[in-house]
Parts: sequence; C-alpha cells; structure tokens
Amino acid sequence: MVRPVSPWQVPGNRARQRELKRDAVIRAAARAFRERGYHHTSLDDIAAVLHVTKPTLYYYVASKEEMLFECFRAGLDRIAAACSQARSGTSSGRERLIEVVRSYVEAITSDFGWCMVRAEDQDLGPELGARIRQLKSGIDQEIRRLLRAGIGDGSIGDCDPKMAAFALAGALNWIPHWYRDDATLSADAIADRFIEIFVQGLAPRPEGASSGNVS
Amino acid sequence: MVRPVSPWQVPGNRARQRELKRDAVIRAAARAFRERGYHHTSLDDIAAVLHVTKPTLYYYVASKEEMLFECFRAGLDRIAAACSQARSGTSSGRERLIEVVRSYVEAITSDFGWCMVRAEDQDLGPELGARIRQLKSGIDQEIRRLLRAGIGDGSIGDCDPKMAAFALAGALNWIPHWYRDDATLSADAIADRFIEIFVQGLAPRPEGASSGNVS
Amino acid sequence: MVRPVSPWQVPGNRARQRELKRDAVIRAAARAFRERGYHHTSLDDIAAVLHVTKPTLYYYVASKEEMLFECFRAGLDRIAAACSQARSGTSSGRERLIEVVRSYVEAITSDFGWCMVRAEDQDLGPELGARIRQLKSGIDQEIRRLLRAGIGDGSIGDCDPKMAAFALAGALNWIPHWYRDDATLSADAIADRFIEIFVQGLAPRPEGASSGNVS
Amino acid sequence: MVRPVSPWQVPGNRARQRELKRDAVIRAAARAFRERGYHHTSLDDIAAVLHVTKPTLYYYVASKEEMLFECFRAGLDRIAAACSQARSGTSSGRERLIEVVRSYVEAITSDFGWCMVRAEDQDLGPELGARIRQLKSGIDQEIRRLLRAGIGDGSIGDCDPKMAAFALAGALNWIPHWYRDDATLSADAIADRFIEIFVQGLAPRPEGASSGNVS
DNA sequence: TATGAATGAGTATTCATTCAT
DNA sequence: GATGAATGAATACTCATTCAT
Repeated sequence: MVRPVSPWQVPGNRARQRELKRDAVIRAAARAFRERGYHHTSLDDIAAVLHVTKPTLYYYVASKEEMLFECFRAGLDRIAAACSQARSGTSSGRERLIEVVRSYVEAITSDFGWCMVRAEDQDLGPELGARIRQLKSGIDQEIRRLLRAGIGDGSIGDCDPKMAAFALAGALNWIPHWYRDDATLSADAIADRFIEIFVQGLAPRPEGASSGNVS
Repeated sequence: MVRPVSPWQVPGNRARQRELKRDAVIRAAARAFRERGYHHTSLDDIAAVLHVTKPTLYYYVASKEEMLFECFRAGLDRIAAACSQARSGTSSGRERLIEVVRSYVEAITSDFGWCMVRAEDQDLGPELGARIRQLKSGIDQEIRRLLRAGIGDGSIGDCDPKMAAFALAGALNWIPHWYRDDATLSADAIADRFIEIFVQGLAPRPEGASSGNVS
Repeated sequence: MVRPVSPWQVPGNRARQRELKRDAVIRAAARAFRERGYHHTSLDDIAAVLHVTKPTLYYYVASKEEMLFECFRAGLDRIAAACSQARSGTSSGRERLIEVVRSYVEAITSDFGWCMVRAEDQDLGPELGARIRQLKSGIDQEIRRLLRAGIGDGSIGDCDPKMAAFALAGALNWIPHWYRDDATLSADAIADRFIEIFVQGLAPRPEGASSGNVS
Repeated sequence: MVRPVSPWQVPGNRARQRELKRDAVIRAAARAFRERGYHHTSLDDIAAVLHVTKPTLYYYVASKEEMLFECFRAGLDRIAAACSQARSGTSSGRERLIEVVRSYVEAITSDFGWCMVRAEDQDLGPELGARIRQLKSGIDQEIRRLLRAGIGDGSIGDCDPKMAAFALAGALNWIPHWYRDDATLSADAIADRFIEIFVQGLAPRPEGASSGNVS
C-alpha cells in the first residue's frame, strides 16, 4: 500500500484540503523525527519531503514545538481513547486491560509511536510539556485502575499495581526502539505475544493449569 | 553522604588526578544530560558545574559526542559484565536471568541510566554509534540465550524468547523515565517486584502452585 | 466622536468607495506606525484593524513603503501648503512665520505627525526617499525665508536664520515624542506657548517692553 | 585625526583589551545605527566593520538590543552627568541651564547622538526600555527645574517651564537630523547660536537692552 | 594545565510580496 | 474585489570546537 506523501500534488476539494495538508505536515514531521530524531531534523528537511518551502509549514503550524506536540498527541490520544473505552467496559479487569494493550501496540507501532516515547517532553515548553505529562499520567493511572479492578474481580493475581503498570507500559513503550528495524510482526501479533508473556509469566505452567488462557 | 562535585578543588596525587578528573567530567555530563537532556546541555553547563572553563573539558575528553559515548558505556558495561558472568554460571536459566535483572536495575538507576536508554544513538557518529548498538545487541542476545536456556532446563515456561527479551528489556529500560521523579524504591526492591511480575505473570495463581517462587 | 475604523463595513457609492478605502488604509497604517513603530508593524496588523486580509491592502497600495510615504506626505503636504500660503502673504515676516507655526503644530499633532518625524526616510527607497527629503527641505527653506523676511522688515531681531530655523523646526518636530502620552493641551495651545517662547525668548523682559506681543 | 576603528588590529595590554574591545563594539554599532538605522543594520554589518565574525560580538555583548541600549546610555549618561553637576551649581538658573545646553550639544553631536534621539525605545524590551525612559525623564525634569530656578532668581523671564523644556529639548534633540550632513559648525558654535536664540528670542531687541547678554 | 578569545556552521522564525481563483 | 496559499530573502542567536598563550 503506497500512501501518497504529499497532498500538494493532488488538488481537490478546496475546503478540506487545508485540514489534509496540516495532517500531512504533522505526519511528515513524525516520520522525520522518527528517522533522524527531533533535534537532527530541520524544518527544511520536513519541507523538502513535502515538496514545499519552509515558510509554508508555518502556514499550517505555529512552530517546530507545535509539530512535536501534535505528534505526541496523535499517538497518546489514541491510547487515551482506548483507556476511556476500557473504563466503561463491563468485562473483567484482565480482559479490559488486554484490550487496552492491543490498542496501545497499535498506536505505538504507528508513525507517531516514536514521538510518544522517544521525544523528550523537555523539548516542549512548560505549557505544552505540562499537557503531555498530563496525558501520559492519565494513561498510567488508567492502567493501574484496570490492574486493581482485575485484582478485585479475581481475573488478575495479587501484585503491586504501580510496578506492574510501570513494567507493562515500559515493555510497550520500548517497542519503537526495536520495531523500526524489525517490523516482521504485525501490531496484533506483537500484542498477542506480550499479552501471553505478561499474563502467564515466564515461570513454567503446572500441567493442566488453565488460568493462562489469554483472553 | 556528600559526593565532592569537582576534584579540581582537592589536589592530590598528581598521576591519578587526571583519571579522577576525567571521571568527574563524564559523571557531570551524565547528570546534566539526565536533567536537561543531551541537546539542551551545553558544554558551558557542564564546565560550570565543575567550576572549570569550557576548553578545559577538551583536555579530558575529545568531544561532546565522546562524553555521551562514555555515559552510554559506563552503564552498558556494567550490564554486559553481569551478562558475561551469567554466561559462565551453572545455575538454572531462570536463576541466572534473575541475577542479570538485578544488575540491570542496579545499573539503570545509576546516574548513567538515563543515557543508556534516553540518549539517542543518533547523536553518536557512525563509529561510536555502531559500538553502542553492538553492546546493546550483545546484551539482548545474552538475555535471549538465558531465556532459551531456561526453557531448555525447564525453569522457564514455553515462550517466544525474542519477544520475551524485548518485553523484559523494555520494562527495565523504561525505569529511568519514572525513577527520577519517584525514587521511593531501592534498586533491589524494584528488581524484586519486576522479577515477581515477570516470573509469575499477572494471571491469578492456582492455589498451592509453588513454581512462582521467585528465586 | 466615533470615527468608523473601516469603510469595508459600510458599502455605498461604488465609485468613491475606492478612494475612501485607500484613505482608510493609509490612516490605519499611520496609527499603527505611531503606536508600534514602522518596523514593528506588520501588514497583518494593519489588515486586522481594517477587518481585511493582507493581500487586499495591495489592492489599494503598492507596498508597505508606499504606505509610509503617503503618511509622510499627508503630514508634510499640510505644512507645505501653509508655507506656500505664507509666501503669498503680505503681513510681516514674523506674523507669517507664526501662522506657519500654527499650521505646523496642527499637522504634527495629527495621526500623521509621528510619521513625519519619527519614521526614517531610510525606510524609503532612493526614489521616494528623495521626494520626502525634497519636501522637508522645501519647508526648511521657507522657514528660513520667512525669518530673513522678518529680519528685513524689522519684525524679527538679528539672528542666524539657518540655526533659528533648525531650532524652531526641531522644537516643533519633537512634539510627537511627548504629545502621545501627554495630550493635555490642544494644538493651538501648544502653538501659543511655543510662539511665546520663541518670540520673547527666555531672558526676562525689561519692564514696559511691548515687542513681545505675540501675534 | 584618524580614530582607529578596530582594536583587534593593535594588540597590547591584555587585561584592558577586553574593555576596549567592548567599547569598540558599541561604538561601531552606534555608527552603523546612525548611518543605516537600527533595523537596517545587521550584526554582520557591525562585525564586518570590526573585521570580526558575528559570534565574536556576542562575546562582548549579550544581544543586539543590548548594543542599542548601550548606545542610548553612552549619550544619555553624559547629559545626565551635566544635569547633576548643574544641580549642585551656585550660579543663576540661566547660567546653569546654559552649561547643560553646552554639554547636551556636545553629547548629541557625538557618535551616540543619533541613538539618543532617533532610536525607538520600542526596539528595547520592557526592561531596558523602562530604564531609558527613566533616564530621559530625569533629564527632562532637571531642565524644568533649572527653568524654574531661573524664573525664581530672575535670570529667566516668566514662562511655562514644561513647554519651554519641551521646546529646548526638541531643538537640541533634532540636531542629529541635520548635523550629519551639515557638520560645518562645531558643537560649541551650535550651542552658542542656540543659546542666543533661546535666551534673546526672535523678537527684535529694543535698543540698548542688555539682558540678552548670553552668559 | 587551563583559559580567553574567536569562529564556522547551523537553524528557527518573520514578513513583504505574489498569484491563481 | 478579495482571499487563501505559498514563497524568497533576511537575520538574530547558539554552540561545539580550536588555538595562542
């Protein structure tokens, strides 16, 4: 599947073009940041990819900082959405947690995954930095909540929810580090493996134990 | 315990001073990088902490890049050492893996932890970058090897060693992200919790199952 | 009295609208220049005041430079008119000079006053810059001429006309610097005080002297 | 008399060189600002005059804004000094005022004269802008004070001190506008003429009146 | 050893201006 | 008449690095 890189080449419905173009700018930024890193990416780089000149970018985005922020958000929003959906779910804590993990992997393997985890929120000013930290914290809290719910309803064994959340989020957040160069698995496949590992643990299962049934 | 920040203030044995000072430079760099990020740290910042002028740093270090490299290495070497020790160990795969995890957590909560995981190897030139990637890869391979050993000797349940290694390393590597602001646990305590989570998994243990015994 | 800021809001006689709008553009520019300075005023600022977009301005004006030029001229023309009227006058040199001063103060306290004196003619290209310098020089020459006429007809004491013209013009041109923040006096009141000071001088008048009669 | 433009060419006493160089930077800035205007002067321009590269300027000065501020101050300080000296004087108000005028003209015909009056304090941030406005206001107040003193001791005729101060300062501040292209008179000569004009006024002196004696 | 001084290379940002619609 | 979109040119500022002393 070839995704057209630049909507500047394919004109069309004028009214919506603007929105599309802005998205293209953000996406191009996300890719460039992932490939070269935020600080090693100049606006000229991004503009070049889009076959546009640098000031044009400013027509769609206020600053480089805003680009980074939007990349952050594009990814985090998806996960946050999954979290809030999980909240209103009725199934067991474990099952709902597993759903969140699936969405998490989906989001983090996207173009924006890198930004979500590798970009320093130090690169954002206090304003935007705070908003990102808030989003991240919200996700963390929701994961802990699901863990506690699972412990409560018996679908998850006794554990320290805070540490478990850190371990789980860490494993997930680390995906962009190796996924870029080793994208042999689909997001879903990765999710399956991770769920298995985290649910069953590494210890050998006693014969006939069935609680490790994945979902 | 007050650690002297700068050896320039306490003269002594001339011969070894140099080595000490170089260490101080690296360590000061590590702290600054952790606090402000690599790109937001100027050599002036580091020099100021050491009560030294910028060109003096070059007497001990060839470049900013080298500082970063040394920070990387300071942390990775410790883990690599633990890995090679594990290799020559005789106990079960699981037990040896657990030992590696302990050393890992120890190393990653040090001043150099941040650099090991947050610094982009993109900030290193091809030369040094390659060496870092090699070190990291070696550690990854060793973890997979231990997992396979554990599966082989029955101390670890059936799992995908590659994904399990990714999950484990991810959880560990993520520690610096939250540890800085939430250093309420000792490295050993963190290691214990993580080991428990990864060994037993999150699924509720059937009554009387004992295989989750941590070490 | 509320002056409508933008004629774009009140349509009407098509033919003359254009002229009105052009004037509105110039006037809005003059105000913005006075408030923020020429270089700190962007065309967007001016457009925003008029509730119009930037390119629209170009429909009425060729360039930012032309705006400045027109502001210059709007003020200078008024003074030049007063000068040429003075030339054809028949009263004494002093009386005619005083009339010029009145018109001068009137003009310089207008919206365009700032531009007349604070705007750098360096901001105009050689073409327009030369025209402005010519206008200014003409005014200067006329003032000197009136001074010489006054000396000739005995209504003005012996003095260096060039320096006197510089002193007088300087005092007048400086008005915008303090008038903006201290507009407690009317233009006429300011003119009266200035005339008094320049005619009588600061030295104490001998008793009974009457030559200081202001107009 | 040729003033060496750049101390970079003539090394010497190391300790004081720095101070000299900083002064040279400020002075070069002042000249460039006078010739091309603040906004039309790039740091490259200034650096080129000094046969130095742009970053070198930053070794001596924090920003372009600071350059402007120092130019402002270099001139204003001289006048302020004359003012404070006048304050402690014992001669008549008129005589002390005349001394201030002499210093004023001296200062305003210097390289820094242009900055004192043509530079917009809008080009300075709120911090430095406020300090400049304060300096200017102090000078204005002192002139008014001298006028009132003169009126009190009978050396100056009855007049509105505020307006008289504005007129006098305006005439003086305007000097840079014409002095650059018409430097045929020395500062002292200009001062003499201005004093004569302001003291005696333009009205014809009655025969035998002697109060116009200049100092 | 250590430093004061200088620099080259790089980059985000602004803005007047143009043009197709 | 008016505008959305795009651009070229210009510029202040930062910083790792070097070198004479």
